[in-house]
Formats: sequence, structure tokens, C-alpha cells
Amino acid sequence: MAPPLRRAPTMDDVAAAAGVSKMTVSRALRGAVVAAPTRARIMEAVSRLGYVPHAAAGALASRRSGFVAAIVPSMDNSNFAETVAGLEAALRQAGLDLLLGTTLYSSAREEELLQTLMRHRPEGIVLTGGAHSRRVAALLSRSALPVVETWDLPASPIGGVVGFSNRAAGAVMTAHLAAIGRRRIAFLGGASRRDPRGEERGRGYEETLAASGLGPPLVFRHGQPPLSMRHGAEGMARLLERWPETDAVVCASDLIAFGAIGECQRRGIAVPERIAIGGFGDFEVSRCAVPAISTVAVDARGIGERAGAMLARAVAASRRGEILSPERIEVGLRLVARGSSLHPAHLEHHPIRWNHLIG
Amino acid sequence: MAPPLRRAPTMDDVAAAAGVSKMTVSRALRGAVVAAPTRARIMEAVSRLGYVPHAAAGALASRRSGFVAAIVPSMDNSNFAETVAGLEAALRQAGLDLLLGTTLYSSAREEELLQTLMRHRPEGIVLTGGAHSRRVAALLSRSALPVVETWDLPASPIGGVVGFSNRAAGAVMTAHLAAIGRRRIAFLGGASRRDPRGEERGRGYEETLAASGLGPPLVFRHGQPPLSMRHGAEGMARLLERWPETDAVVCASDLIAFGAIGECQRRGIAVPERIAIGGFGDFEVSRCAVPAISTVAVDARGIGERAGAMLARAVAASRRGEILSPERIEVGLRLVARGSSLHPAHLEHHPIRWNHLIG
DNA sequence: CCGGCGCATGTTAGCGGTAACAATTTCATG
DNA sequence: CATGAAATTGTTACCGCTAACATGCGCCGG
Repeated sequence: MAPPLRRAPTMDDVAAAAGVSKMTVSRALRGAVVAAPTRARIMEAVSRLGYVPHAAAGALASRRSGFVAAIVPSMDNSNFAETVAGLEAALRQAGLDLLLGTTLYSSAREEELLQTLMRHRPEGIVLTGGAHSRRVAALLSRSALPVVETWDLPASPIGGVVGFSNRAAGAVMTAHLAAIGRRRIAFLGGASRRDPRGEERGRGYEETLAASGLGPPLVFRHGQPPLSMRHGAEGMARLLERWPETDAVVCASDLIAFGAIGECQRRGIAVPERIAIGGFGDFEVSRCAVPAISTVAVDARGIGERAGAMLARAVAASRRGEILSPERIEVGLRLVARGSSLHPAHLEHHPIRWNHLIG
Repeated sequence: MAPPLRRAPTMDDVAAAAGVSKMTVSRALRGAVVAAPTRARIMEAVSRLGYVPHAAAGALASRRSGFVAAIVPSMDNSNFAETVAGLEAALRQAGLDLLLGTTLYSSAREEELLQTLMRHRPEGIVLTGGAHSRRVAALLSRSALPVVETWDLPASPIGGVVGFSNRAAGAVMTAHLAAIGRRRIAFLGGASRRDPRGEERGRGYEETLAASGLGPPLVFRHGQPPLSMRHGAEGMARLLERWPETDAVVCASDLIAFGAIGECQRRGIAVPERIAIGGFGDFEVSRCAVPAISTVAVDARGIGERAGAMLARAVAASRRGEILSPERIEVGLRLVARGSSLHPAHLEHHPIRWNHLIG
């Protein structure tokens, strides 16, 4: 019996223990053709030695990292966490590892991050949103990597797309509030240009307002992304001072809507009687809040799962030397009317339309 | 001028372009001593060719992956997201890349995940919680990797620790509710053994109840982790049916507390007048809800930052061939009394004690 | 009984970097 | 101007694995 090794066992050690060549071990571990008894001996040696393959060595030799990189704006307090969970699940199933980075809504950081991630030679990339700096776009197109963009429907996508129209999301909620009779509908969003998806939802609001003959737009911007409940509360307070006659608010996200409702409650403003409020994203808090928050629901986890599956297909094709033509999946939006925009009595007549699919 | 390369440029290409040897390029890129003019030529060549170092090759040659692996239960709707953000920031500063995995509270998945992550030869590991299967502990101790455990204070830690006593957290909230005169204090948590930290908080509740002469414990368990608001609402509904005389509830997390408060509101039960409710974690929702939720605050992001810094130190030492003696950082807990346990009038006399640090 | 085809396994040559040591140049000093 | 030390750069040998090709062996039909 050989003495236990000080260093971590390598494939050579396994090969020696099983009485075969290194190459046969490599084949056995990756599922290639190996005679059953040989494979059994190898597997026994692997578990006896506690062998763990060295991913970097494999990546170097095979020119396949097994990594997929994903770049999201943020992971806290947002639906992106669910998208990442979906991604992780889909990629794991395809045998790919997820390398994650957060930009905190800074495009400088996005560039830097991409550079860092590229060192690991990912075989594919998931991006959030369709707006990227020129340099990012250049880096990606030069790398010829499979790319999937999510949470948006870019006009000229770099690769595949799994997203929805943020403009439509803003439009749908605005239309809903107009349909229930509101006339002074405001929009509450972030102050900066750093969140293109939030901007788009605001644009959908403005268009719908104009189309409904309900002008002028009352757009109030407050706070830097990542926007959270606090920004909703603060923003609502200021919005009320500026436009006290407001009777409905379209919020850029459910978190903002929640903060806004809280502010109304503290001020004794009845929601939805005096002011109706709608959000975006169908966060869990919207289902559980009292009143429950009307929202435009989007399947965040599903976006991740589909993007992961799409990218896994593209990576598999790329390994075969093929290039798939980019797919484009538009996921549905669903208006979910709840207590923050409809009276309980009203709700009975307008039951929550979970299946009302939009655009 | 050489023709543009089809393949990605390597260090050899840069060396040729700059008229030096590969080794000099390697040194220049890693900040070793290189004459200023030479370094300038190399950097110029790097950016002209768009060279990106190949991490796997470097890892293989140097036996340093530059990775740190972190294993967390979940990323959605929990404070772990903030811990991960803190970790990421601290590690990035130390030039380490974060490799992330989620267990979804399954220890089988934790094992499998660890195995997968080990293929990348991380130089250190961050674990959540101090309870691990025998196999996980064995795998880690055999690997001799620097380890930091977080969100708990294990009795016999594997390596470093950045955590707090979950038992104390449960105790503190229970004591608070007892101190404001509540006598029938219940505990609302998860149904399974999969969340050891939630269990511990329940234990702190029971001990404090016994110590205060307020028996018997009213422990209601509902739902599998990851526990969310919905579980709080459902659990509260059943708890009220079983123990209608309850006048206070210690919840295993703020999310559960939020759901529970919502259920009370829907039933017309006044919070805090009829039932006082407390949570754990100081999630943002607790600050913004109406009433605001009393909670035991813990600095989730700070835990991540400290754990990252601690691990970075251990990795640096390990690279020098040293082994640091394990550190143990106990982060403070802070009782934050808010409207879900105190009347507004009462709150004036008991101002929110942000700085009240607990053991 | 033999050539040849397939299956199972082995051999060779890197993948793209870095450690360790060797070689060369530079420069201050006696 | 000789000389040794310091500063700078180059050379060699891998790191642990896999692609591509080579080899050996059993079994088939003719």
C-alpha cells in the first residue's frame, strides 16, 4: 500500500491506483467509452483517494472553462436574485458553473467586471438589460462569445434575448389606473440615468398618459439605484408636497410602491380611496402587504431559467463549432390588480386577473 | 505589422509585440519589478492587442486559483444577499474572485456543491452557519483550506468565525416583549430541522420564557425554509386558532413578522395593542412597514465584509506558507423597538435605541 | 487460418502561464 | 579602470489535464 500523499491527489495518482493510464481515467470521469470493469476500478480509486478533478487544468487543456458569466445590477432587495437562482439551476443542469458579478448600476463597474470575468474565459455571458457602453459591446463582439441579454428587449441585441418591454410594463399600469377613473396620475422613479429599465417604464407611463388625454405628466424622480423602499417613502413625501392633488401613482418598482403606501398611511391618506398606487415586479411583499399592492408581474425566476437554458444550448453548439442564430423570447407581463388600486368592494367585481397576459 | 490573430492573444503574443520575453510580461502584469520603459512598452502592447490574461493557466502554474468559495443557504428575500455583497466587496479588494453556491437549506446539496466548488481549487471557503454534515467537515479539514463560518457561533468551529448567537437573538426579543408586559408570548418559526439558525432563535425564546416564569412555551412551526412572508401569514392564522389568547409573537425572521402582522390586520387584530410582534434581521421592510417592525438587528453586510477581510488575511498567510490561528469575531445584536411592539405614545418614552448593543 | 475492422487503452505533445534559477547589464565605489 | 552587488531580463521545466493519434487485441467472414 502506498503511503498517503501530502499533496492533493492528481489524475496520475488515480491512474496508478487503478492500474490504468491517466487518459483512461480522464475518459471514465467524463463519461467516454471505457469497459465496465475498468471504470469500476477507476471509480473505486477515485473515491478511495478522495480525488477531485482540477478544473483549471482541464479548462486549459480542453479550452473549455465550463464557466458562464452573469452580470446583474444588484442582488439585494430585487427580483434579480430570483433570476440568478433560476440561472444557476438551469446552468447547473447543463454542467456549467456560474460566475457572478454585480455592477451596482455603474457602467464603469460593468466594464471592469467584464474584464475580470473574461480572465476566466467564460463560454457564455448573461447580461441584464440591453444598454451597454460602447466598450462593453466591443469587448463582447470581439470575443465572439454566446451572449444572452435579459430583463429588456433591446432594439439591436448582441445575442439572444429573454426579456420583456419595460415600456409596456409602465404603460399597462398607467392604463389600469386610468381605467379605474384616476385623472391625476403621477410617476415615481429614480433620479438618475443609471437605471435604463426604470427609465423605460417611465416612458411607457408618459406615452399612455398622453394617449389617454391625461396630461401633463407628473414625473417625480428621487434617489439613486438600487432603489428601495426608503426611496419610495421619501419620494412620495416630496411628490405629495409638489402635486397634492395627485390621485394615483405609478411606481418604478414594488419596493417604491411599498414605501409610498407606507408614507400615505403615516399621513392618513387613504389608499386606494384617496390615492391609488401601483408598482412593478410582483415582489412577495406586494402579495402580503395590507393593502396588497397592484403590480405588473414578471416571472423573474423564469427569465433566469430560460436564459440559462438558452445559453446552455448556445454553449453546446459553440463547442460543436456551430453558431446558433440568436433566439428572442418575450416573456409575458401580467397586470395584477390588488387592494392598493381597487376597493375591496370593487375587487369583487374585478377579481384578480392572474391570467391576464399582456403583450 | 503582424496580421491580426484569429485566436485570442496570449502572453507570447504580447511578449513578441513588446520585444521582450514572456516572463517579463508576466512580471509586468503582476506588478513585479520591471524597468519603467519596458513596462510601458508591454502595457501598450497589452492594450493594443486586447490581451486578457488566462486565469486558468495562471492558476495551474502558480497553484493559486485566486478563488474563494462561499456557500449560502439562499439569496432571495434574505439578509444573505447583503452578506454576499459585503463579501464580494472585501474579496475584490484583496484581488480574490468569489465563487458562489446556494444550498437551498439542503445539506445534501451543500455536500454536492462543495464537491463542485472544490474542482476550482478555492484558496478559502466561507460557510453559513456552524452545523455541517460529517462529510463536509471531513472534506474541509482534509483540504486544510482556510475556512470562515458566518451567521453563527459554533461551539467547535472549523476555522475562523464571524457571527453572533442566534439563541441570544431569540432571547433578546422575548425579553423585550416580556418587559413591556406581555404574558402569553408565542414563537413562530419554520417546521423543519433544515434551518439550524432559526431553531436556535426558538431555543433562546424558550429559555427566556422559562427564566421569566412565563410558561408554557407556545412554539408554532410552519413551513419549510427558505421561510418567507407567506409562511408568516399562514402560520399566524393557524397560531391564532390554536392559541387565541396570545398577546405577543416572537417571529424567526422579519419576513415572517411582516406576514404575521398582515394577517392580524386582515383580521382586525390591533398591532401592537392586542398583539405585539417582533422579528429578526432588521430587513428594510421592517423600517418602512406601518407599523414599523420591532426587530433584533444584525449587520448582515458587515458580517460579509469582515468575513471577506478575515479570509483574505488567511489566504495571504497561507500563500506565505503560514497558518493564522483562527479568529473569532462576535458581531453585536441590537434590539430595535418599533411600532409593532410599542404604542406610539410609549415609543416616546422608549426612544428607538439604535445603539443598544447586546452581548 | 488469415487480413482487417472495431473496440479499449496507451503515448505524445501541448494548453498558457509561473517558479526557480541563470545570464546579462548597470552602476557605484575603491 | 577594475570589480562586485544590485537591477533587470531570459531560460528551462513544469503545473494537471485533454486532443489527437498510435497501439494492441479479439473476433468476423472468406
